[in-house]
Amino acid sequence: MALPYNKRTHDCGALRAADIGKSVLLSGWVDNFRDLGGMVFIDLRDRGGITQLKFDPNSDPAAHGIARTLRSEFVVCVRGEVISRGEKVNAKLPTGEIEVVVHEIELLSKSETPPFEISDDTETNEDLRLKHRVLDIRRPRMKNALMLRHKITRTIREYFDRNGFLDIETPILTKSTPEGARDYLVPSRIHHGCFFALPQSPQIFKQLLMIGGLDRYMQVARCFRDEDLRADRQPEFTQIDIEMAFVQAEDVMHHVETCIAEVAKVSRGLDVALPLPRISYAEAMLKYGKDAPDLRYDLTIKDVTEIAGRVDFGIFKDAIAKGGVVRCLVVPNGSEMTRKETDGLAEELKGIGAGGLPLVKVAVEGGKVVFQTGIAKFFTDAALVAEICTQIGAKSGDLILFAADHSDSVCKYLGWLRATVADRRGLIPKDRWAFCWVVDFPAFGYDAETKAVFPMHHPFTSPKDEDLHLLKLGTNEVPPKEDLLKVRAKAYDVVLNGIELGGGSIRIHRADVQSKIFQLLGLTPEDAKKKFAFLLDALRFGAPPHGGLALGLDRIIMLFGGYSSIREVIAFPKNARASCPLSDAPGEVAPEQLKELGISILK
RNA sequence: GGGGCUGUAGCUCAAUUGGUCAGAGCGCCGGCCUGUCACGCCGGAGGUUGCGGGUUCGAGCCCCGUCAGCCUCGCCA
Repeated sequence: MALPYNKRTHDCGALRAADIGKSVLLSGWVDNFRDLGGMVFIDLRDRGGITQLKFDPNSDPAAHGIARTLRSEFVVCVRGEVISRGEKVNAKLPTGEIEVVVHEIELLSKSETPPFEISDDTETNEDLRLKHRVLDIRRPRMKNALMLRHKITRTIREYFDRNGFLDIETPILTKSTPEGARDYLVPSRIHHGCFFALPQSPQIFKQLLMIGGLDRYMQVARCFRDEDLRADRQPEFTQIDIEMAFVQAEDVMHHVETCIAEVAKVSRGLDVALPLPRISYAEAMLKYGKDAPDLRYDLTIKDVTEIAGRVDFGIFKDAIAKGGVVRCLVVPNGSEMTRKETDGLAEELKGIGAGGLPLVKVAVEGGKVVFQTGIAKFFTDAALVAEICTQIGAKSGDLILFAADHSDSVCKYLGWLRATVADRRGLIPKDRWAFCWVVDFPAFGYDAETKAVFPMHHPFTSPKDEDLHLLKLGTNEVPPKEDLLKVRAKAYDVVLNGIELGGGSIRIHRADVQSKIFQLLGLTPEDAKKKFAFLLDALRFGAPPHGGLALGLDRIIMLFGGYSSIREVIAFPKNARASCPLSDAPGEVAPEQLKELGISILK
């Protein structure tokens, strides 16, 4: 009865009415079985889909006898004939017009009862799914995610291949660079006390490839960062890493957006209008409170610092006195939100650092616009109320949410409120795909704690030409902090629906600019040499102007696949505590291994 | 490190104010059933309510601690 399971004629999603009459050999898993006492029906599943098998006790008693003993997830191989279902079509299945009447069956493998059903219908606890990822991957949803991943990755590879990019691998065992995220370290057996670092990104290597004259590079690159996780952050993730020589920002952006549009078409049938809209970092922060604005809905933040200064309300006055700002969000018809809802928002807002949530409801009394509830009592001047409403476009029935603090905090609070309120009040059109580029990032940020200037992107990011004068090139002077914070970078992020898909920059290729930047960042030439020696060496030998970008592949697949977490599009992801429930990694190692590496563990 | 949510049968969940509240659906096991496709019908097994302590006459429910999972702030080239 042994069947040649290696000679499958079709997969389980392939057969159609046109195949009626064919003799076929199928293999797969028992998805569902219906034993009617005489006739037995089995849904056979493999990667391609599901085909109904029919076992008839009269014509094929031996096969029927075996079929009766089958259970969920048993693995079988069958040989049979494709027949029409006649009137009994199952419209839910692509193969619903046919079934296979089985003449021979071989049980290849039994299965224990699975800990959860292999089905999309019930949402199983994710921890359990990750422990039994093998079974989880059999579910259509997961299977589709990984098939989508393949399709998108292939589309991207083909795009860049077609456009002259070379796919080049870079080292996984590399050297720790001091900037940025925590490194995952790998101890060296041969050099005790020394460590490799897994790359946070192939940043420096791709620059070296450009300086090496390879002109255009791309890689599907695994990146590693030992930081806390999120729904869209894993300790190891995949970037589409690209770099180009002799280009301006627009050239990089053109290729990236064209590629993304192709992915959108292939994965969702979307026609994305190009070029994508550009929005400055300053505008994004002001209007949306985020450097990755969600442009699917309007609901923009309004600055009311000037007018709020005329209100006798301590929170506003204090914030302004300290150089802060007052901004607000007008929630259309937000007056219908209950006290419980707004109190809830306030509580959650406190959880991210805010002192509270000043708010008012807009109403009309006696023909005049008035504020009610919340901090309404501080708005005693009817003319002022009218002026505010005109300025921010608030009308009766709206809810106004305020934030007063330093600009950074206000952006954080109102950005969070904007996204949260939009989501809870159903203001986000689910079928909209809002792409944009965020450009004109500041080159530097300022850390109040360390009182130090730091690079917003990385220290090799080129400032915009028109802002170069602020750097006092060719002198030893350090420009005032205020000037440095005005310098904009040739950096750009591509954003979809409020999630950063990727970012990049044009790199510095002028030695004088690079050394000035290091100086401004507080790095002596010796420091810089120590930290970035191999890049600086390379820059000495003729570096072409170059730049690139890295796209978060996992996020792209998550968004185009409609998943809520990148764990859903990664075959074997880590959980929120950065461990793998399947393999139980990370794990302890034998003392001998440690000894060989010259490592002892602190207790 | 901070904030929040969750933890009850193999899975998904329910259990009014602390008082027959140890329950349902699915799954599983056994039986019946020849056109099902979430097959149907009959019967059955299965739970230390994450764990530890406390309050109480009485705790799934309240309190404290702890563990685990998820979300989030910080952090994240």
